[in-house]
Amino acid sequence: MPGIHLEPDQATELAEVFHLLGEPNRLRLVCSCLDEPVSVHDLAEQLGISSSLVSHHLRLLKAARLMRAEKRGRQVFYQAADEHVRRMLRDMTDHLDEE
Amino acid sequence: MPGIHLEPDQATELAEVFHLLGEPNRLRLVCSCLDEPVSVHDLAEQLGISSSLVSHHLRLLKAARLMRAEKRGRQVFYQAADEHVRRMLRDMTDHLDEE
DNA sequence: TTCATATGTGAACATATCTTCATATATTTA
DNA sequence: TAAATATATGAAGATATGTTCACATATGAA
Repeated sequence: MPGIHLEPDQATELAEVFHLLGEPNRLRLVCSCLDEPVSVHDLAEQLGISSSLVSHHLRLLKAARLMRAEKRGRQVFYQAADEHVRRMLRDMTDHLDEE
Repeated sequence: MPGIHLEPDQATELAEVFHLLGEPNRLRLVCSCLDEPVSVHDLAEQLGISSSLVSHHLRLLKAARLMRAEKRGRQVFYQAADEHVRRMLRDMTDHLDEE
């Protein structure tokens, strides 16, 4: 069972992912879009925060490739970027439940 | 494949874990102590930061039960709190490698 | 076109956070 | 005892961050 040695660059890279998920609103945004695309408006309603704030957070999540956007008419639907992100979050929530 | 619905409280709880691991120095501290206890002094040397800073970060990690401390003489050895934390970080670093 | 709706963006502010420095406490050595 | 080492802690400052507000852009409806 060898230890994990992270080069400073890798630590920074992984820490950036953790950092983005370390804000409750952002975390809930990702979790709300794990299985199906959801519009900005619906996300704002679900979380009970303004569309503007949702948009700000989504921009960061999209820039980090944790989420991706798809435009349909005048709405934009967001979802988790890939199966990788989905597994990652399922692992973490599983760990949370075990405690 | 049902979605993950997080109550606000759960989101905050999980986000706190992510938030703590979202700082590069703290993330490296945890990763350095996954398999064996390491003293504050050695951790500071490994990461190239001051013992004071290490101590500040370890205090947060310990308070969140991500790490635990064991005193031996005038040194204090820290390690990941349990197998749970170890698996969690291994999962995440595995995901990082896959990309 | 005009109006309403959906989303994005920049500025500004309050707050949080990381780091450094000085200092305190505890333990071992001389 | 005194000195040296290891760790912890509080204050202070620079920076980062989350949120709100105002406004811009884009698309569809009337």
